[in-house]
Amino acid sequence: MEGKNVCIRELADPVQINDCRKKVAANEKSFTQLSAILSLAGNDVRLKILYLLEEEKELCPCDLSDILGMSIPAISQHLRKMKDGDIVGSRKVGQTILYSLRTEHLKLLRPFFKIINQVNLKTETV
Amino acid sequence: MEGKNVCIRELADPVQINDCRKKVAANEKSFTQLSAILSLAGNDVRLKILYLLEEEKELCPCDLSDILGMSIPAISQHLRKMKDGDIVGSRKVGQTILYSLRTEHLKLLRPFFKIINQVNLKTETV
DNA sequence: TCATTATTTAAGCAAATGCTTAAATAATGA
DNA sequence: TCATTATTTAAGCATTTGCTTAAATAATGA
Repeated sequence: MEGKNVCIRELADPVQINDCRKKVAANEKSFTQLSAILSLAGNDVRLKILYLLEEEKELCPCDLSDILGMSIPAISQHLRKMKDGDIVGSRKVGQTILYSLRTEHLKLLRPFFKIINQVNLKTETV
Repeated sequence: MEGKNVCIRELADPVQINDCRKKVAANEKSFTQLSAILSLAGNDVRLKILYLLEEEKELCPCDLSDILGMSIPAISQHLRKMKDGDIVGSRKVGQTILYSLRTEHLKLLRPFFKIINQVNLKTETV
């Protein structure tokens, strides 16, 4: 951004622009946090994992690997990302580690699962 | 995936696993489509753009560049991605191109804006 | 027609992503 | 104690992402 390539039109409403700047500034943290969660859900594999955890309550990396036909390390790395992002949690039972959805962000995530099931319903009826 | 590194535990419930596989298979397309949209929203800059379009109804790349303090090409490339993903549309007025949210996916996106504004409210009251 | 303005496109590049394979941890049970 | 099982971690690598700068399009108005 070298100040070049900048529009200088008079159509621009400086009040509106300034208003928008303030809105963005006031919500900076929300944008960062929300976009982080959305980018976690914005991956095919992770969205499937989240969906399966919602359906089954708890699953281990091993099960997920079986279900999704992916290597255990690949699954494990996805789970770690989501754990770091606080959208999944885990408990240990023997040598098995059971992952589950954390409740904090369920309000955000649940509509996604609903959408998935709705579309499913649609294709089933056809 | 070389079949190696696979858990062979007896704890696994083969019925459950198979059930899960079916659920995933039945919704394959939904996962792909939904995760694509979420990954678009799962970026700080794009989430801000979406939020601003919701608030202001229409904005041009130039305005967005001003508001977000980013180069015009950077903004333009984000807008193109979202246009390709069908979550924004555009109309031309003279040499200005006005971008806006497409209605199709608003049901999915609106809760995000709500969350942003809620958090904003909270911090304002403090 | 030509300079100006708004936008897009393209090439280049550093950083992030998502897998792979191999090795490291940790719990279990013989 | 030692082999087995479940999981994580780490290194390597190809691909994708998101910016930059420079050049290409396209509309406007003198």
